[in-house]
Amino acid sequence: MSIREVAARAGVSPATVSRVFTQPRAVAAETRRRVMTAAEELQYAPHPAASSLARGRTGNLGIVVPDIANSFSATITKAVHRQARREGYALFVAGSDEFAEDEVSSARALAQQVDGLLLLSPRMSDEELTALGELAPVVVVNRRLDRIPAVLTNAQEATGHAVEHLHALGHRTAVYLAGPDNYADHVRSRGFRDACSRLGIATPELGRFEARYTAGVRAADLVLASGATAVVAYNDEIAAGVVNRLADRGIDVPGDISVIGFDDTGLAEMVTPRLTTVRIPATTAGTAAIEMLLDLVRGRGDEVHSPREVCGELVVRSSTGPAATTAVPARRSAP
Amino acid sequence: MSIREVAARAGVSPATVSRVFTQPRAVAAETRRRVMTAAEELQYAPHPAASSLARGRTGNLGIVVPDIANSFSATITKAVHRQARREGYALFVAGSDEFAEDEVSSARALAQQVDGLLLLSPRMSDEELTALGELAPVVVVNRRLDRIPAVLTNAQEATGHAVEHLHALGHRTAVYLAGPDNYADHVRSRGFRDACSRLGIATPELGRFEARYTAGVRAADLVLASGATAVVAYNDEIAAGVVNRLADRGIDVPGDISVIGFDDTGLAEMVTPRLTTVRIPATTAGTAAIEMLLDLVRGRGDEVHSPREVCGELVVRSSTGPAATTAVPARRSAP
DNA sequence: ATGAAAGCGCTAACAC
DNA sequence: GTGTTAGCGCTTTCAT
Repeated sequence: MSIREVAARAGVSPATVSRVFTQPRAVAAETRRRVMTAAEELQYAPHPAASSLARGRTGNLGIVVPDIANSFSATITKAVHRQARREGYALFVAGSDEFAEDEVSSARALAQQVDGLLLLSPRMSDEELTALGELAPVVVVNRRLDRIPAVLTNAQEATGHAVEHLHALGHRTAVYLAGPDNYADHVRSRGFRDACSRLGIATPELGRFEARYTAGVRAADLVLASGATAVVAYNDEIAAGVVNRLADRGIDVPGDISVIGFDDTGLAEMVTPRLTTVRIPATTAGTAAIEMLLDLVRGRGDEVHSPREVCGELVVRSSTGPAATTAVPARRSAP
Repeated sequence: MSIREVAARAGVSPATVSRVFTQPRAVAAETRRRVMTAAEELQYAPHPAASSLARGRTGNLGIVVPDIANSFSATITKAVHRQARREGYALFVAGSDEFAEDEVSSARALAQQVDGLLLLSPRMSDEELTALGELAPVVVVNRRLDRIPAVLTNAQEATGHAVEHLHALGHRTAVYLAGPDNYADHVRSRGFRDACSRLGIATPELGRFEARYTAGVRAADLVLASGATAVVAYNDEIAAGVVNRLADRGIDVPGDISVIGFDDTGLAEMVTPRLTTVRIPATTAGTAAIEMLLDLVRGRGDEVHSPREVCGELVVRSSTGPAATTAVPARRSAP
């Protein structure tokens, strides 16, 4: 009962008021002014639900992430929010806690009330993802699937650099700490194994670990037991846990063991020693994703773009160094 | 054009289909089954916008935080999201980047399309906040204002404990690194000054600093120049920056300078040395806030609850220790 | 440039 | 327990 009141007060029809708010230039300047004045006096603002219903679009976007409190997720969410807001969209956020079932139900629920949906490292099945794609325009980050537009963080090459870095430092046994079973982990794991086999580095693989600090703490002791002199962890949080736990056990990083993380979240610079890590440009990825999504939403969404890749980059800091000439301390007692 | 199709297929009226989805037990079991079957076959789901329009409520909640990527904000957001989802609400998230203007516009935009709005440490003016409160049910975290239901993190006492802790360790000059100009900072600053004056500790105050690691790095050198032997920082991120920068400058923490943070975010345990910090129960605060909001949304929102307080607690770790008997190294060159 | 009118898809009285 | 009916507030042809 509102656009009508404004209309009445301005002495025009509701249609005109509507036009003032949706296509201002279709209204005579003078009329527009009268309407605007009336609207302000009445503190009128268009009712979003009514507008959505009539127009068939909501002006909202949604993003589903594995973990709202995870630094990498949060960085992407922040970038996405910034762009969305700039383009006049509000943003729904949902977290799945790495639980495929919640991910699907959240995504489905959002799909109905957004113009486009962003999925970060989705774990749902291909079928479910495809089905979602029918419900609403969808862009995924870090997942490959035909017909679903994607932004992929390509850490293949950078992971190779990481391994070469370790090799050059004299390491001959390195362990990869696997994270959640997702695209990013696959790429990292594969890049790691490929490079290691190329360079003749032994590669026990440990995990999977949750992508969290506490999991890294736990992982550290397993690493130590493995006898490896170098660790590549799924992400910085795990790497941080490893580094700190090793310190607690009296192991020197990088003196005894070298550690490499992924993402280059803020954390990498905050732990001691500062982490050598493969930087993933999260903000770039988020921005790219939202741009693809908006293209899809606004343009004719017919043309399925090929995946957009953003590349990782090895950042060498202080958690990597020459391999210890003797075995690591934990095994020093051996003959 | 959808509830009608389901109705047709099930051989009932649209109203019955609507009932099946909104008050299932008002429909005969057999009819309900027929409708459900038809709905599934047609992959029908109620249109949220239409439903919102007709019912006058959206099933959505919103939260506006200072910084989406900040660990404390994210933890609260996560708790809020969890509760909201559990209660069947979807959640809008907006970040203001500590910018009052964006905060207001985001909040206003959301207010129209949610059933309730949560504001975390809002910086907008009292007037704007009050106005928002007229637009939609609003609960604030860390802001005091008449007639606006609030959750307050009370760190007054715990801050006192922090200062007593420092005093007991022999510190006689402590500096507070102020953060953003918000409720939490006021409480912390005031608690700090009160306790210091009670105990006869000199209290230069530095800042304000942004609530970020890099600001802490910058702050460290100012701290050093101040000659204080102890630092209480607005939050853990600033404290972490201080600790790391001091280490870079060859200052031992806690040997030369003691550092205390606030929040006990994950970061506190990740830096070296682990931070003594005033734990703020973010998850508790978030959960409490959403519960107040839902009470407001569902109950008769008339009764303005008095603010709910959640209390801080000093967690002593390794970044605090006995005051150096000599002045800090930076001043050691003095006679 | 503006108005009249017909919905968008769903819900909520109110009858039966 | 179910159907009929009248909107929710806005947008958008189609006239004028």
